[in-house]
Amino acid sequence: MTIYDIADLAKVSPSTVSRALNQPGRVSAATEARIRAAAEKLDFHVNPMARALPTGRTNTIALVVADITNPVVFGIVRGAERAAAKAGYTLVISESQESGAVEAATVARIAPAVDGIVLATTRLTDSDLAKLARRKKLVMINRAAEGIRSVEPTIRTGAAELLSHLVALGHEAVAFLSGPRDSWTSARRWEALLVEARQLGVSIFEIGPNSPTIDGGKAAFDRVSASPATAVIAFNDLLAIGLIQVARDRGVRIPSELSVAGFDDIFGAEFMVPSLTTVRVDLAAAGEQAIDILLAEIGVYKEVPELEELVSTLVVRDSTGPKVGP
Amino acid sequence: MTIYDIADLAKVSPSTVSRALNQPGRVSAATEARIRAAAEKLDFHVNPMARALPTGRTNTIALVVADITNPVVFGIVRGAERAAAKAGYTLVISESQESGAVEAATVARIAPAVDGIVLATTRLTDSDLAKLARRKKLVMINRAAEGIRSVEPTIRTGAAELLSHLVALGHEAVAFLSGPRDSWTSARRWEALLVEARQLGVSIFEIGPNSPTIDGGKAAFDRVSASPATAVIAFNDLLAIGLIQVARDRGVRIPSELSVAGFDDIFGAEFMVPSLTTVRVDLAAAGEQAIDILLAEIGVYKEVPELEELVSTLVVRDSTGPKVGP
DNA sequence: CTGAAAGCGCTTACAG
DNA sequence: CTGAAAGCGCTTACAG
Repeated sequence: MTIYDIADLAKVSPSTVSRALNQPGRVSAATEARIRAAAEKLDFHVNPMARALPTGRTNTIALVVADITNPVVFGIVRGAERAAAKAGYTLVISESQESGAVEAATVARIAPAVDGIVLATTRLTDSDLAKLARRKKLVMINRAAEGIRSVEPTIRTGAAELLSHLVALGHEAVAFLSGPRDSWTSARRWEALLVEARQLGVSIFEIGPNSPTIDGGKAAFDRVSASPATAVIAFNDLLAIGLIQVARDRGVRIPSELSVAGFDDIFGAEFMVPSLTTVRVDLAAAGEQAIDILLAEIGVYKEVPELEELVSTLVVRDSTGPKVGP
Repeated sequence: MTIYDIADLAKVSPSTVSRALNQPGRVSAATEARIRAAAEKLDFHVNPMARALPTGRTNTIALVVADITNPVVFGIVRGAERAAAKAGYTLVISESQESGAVEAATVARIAPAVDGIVLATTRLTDSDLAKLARRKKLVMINRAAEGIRSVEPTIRTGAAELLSHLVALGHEAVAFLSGPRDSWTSARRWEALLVEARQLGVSIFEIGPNSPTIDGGKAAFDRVSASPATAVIAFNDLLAIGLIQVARDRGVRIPSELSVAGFDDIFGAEFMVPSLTTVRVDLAAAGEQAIDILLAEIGVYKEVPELEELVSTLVVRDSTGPKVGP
């Protein structure tokens, strides 16, 4: 079924069919009605590939995430879906897996088929990003690069609250379980914690890099227990969960012997034992903002909608407690 | 950058460029090298929309899921990604949200842009499915319909193990917390449990329908505690988790006062308190099989690869225990 | 308000 | 092995 079939049935030219279906008002009410009826009757669906060729518009945007099973991604997807749907855009989600190389390939493959891309958890290098940005509208979440728009929730607020919380509990030496070496987010969190630690006069040190997974957290246990830390802040909740799991296996009580906190407040953080103290960001809002910015860049919106600052906040649960003196 | 630019640079016709890039061997080695060099130099990327028009092939398949934050979806996505990548196909994931109406719209929008569709957790009606199957290659997971290929992990094995487990613990009255009224999966699980219960001589009854969420589980608590059940099997882990949460709030001890089990073995089931007894299916394998079948239908594979039967198995954890006499 | 025509970037018989 | 040509389904100036 093509517009030619409709044209035949409605006794008009294909151009008129195209106008009737896309530019309401550019065609007389009577013919439009006739055309719509014909389209309905033939169960016509416009071919988006064919439409994209002359217009250069696909009406689709891509959300590229490293790992769709990473709970951090949920909120982003949720918000992105909402914002895209509101604008009548189709959102396709694409997974880039771990490596930057795979991500580059994924993005290269998907780029020509979409009007713009949101990189949610990118591991691309700055130079890859710059090259990509030249070819396609781009917005990033939790990553900054020269000349590319991005959404970066403030981590300072949550980091400050978390550290104050630990200090109030009497902790004097805190370990930061960092993420992968090339994780931009991990680096930002570490920086924020460093600044706050200095202000609060608590000593802090890094243990890492670590794979940002439960297994990564498990693998870090020995280094943690060998260290002077009485409290650990993991780069993300997954790491924290892994750490807590081995701790339990090894008979280390949490939080009485070791306090553990994470970042992200992922699904499950609330139900595990002990429930996890963590820093939360409104990721759905981040996803939504990223799409809105992208749509504005594409020209769907006249101007970027007013964006509220995204702050992070502490969620205190049971995995942090008073330091017990030696 | 188009093949015309490459043709200019390499001093050949566009047709030759197309051949060189797509049909290795159909062009002399020398010209092919020249063309590839030119393509490289111009940073050429074939326009998939333009390619799709004459060929009718998009090299893309869609995976439609109801809710991407549903942990059940992860494994499916994981496996589907793997299978699609192996065939050089791009997989786009699309969320249909709750309602069948939204799903129908989503599918209609995405269908023309892909070569085939895998419906992972569909709520479409049989008639919608039949109509869609006429327009597009279709494979479903956990849903059966006349004339449409599907992947259906066997739930019988896991259901039998679970019920035997409960009977061995002394339970005599079991409640099934069902899912939404139109959930095909919930209906299948209930049927399997009914059959097994009859064989084992344990009484079982349904409490539902319920929203297949944590909140749904919470909302079901009053009906559960009013019932004669000493053990509850929830349609899915989310429901089970919600139920356990309220139970804890109300001072009902699990499993000593009430045993609770779920289905799916989602992320977090292992970490909650108490950890959740559940029935697990290899969902990644299901996702992989669905894609392989679809690719075979599309003609990418000569024949459907041999598919092993997907069975379900019981994972015993701490949320089920001996029945305590009144 | 409507139609004829050109063009979007590619592929693929058809010739040579 | 290579080129010229037609065509995929749509959109959009350009005329009338």
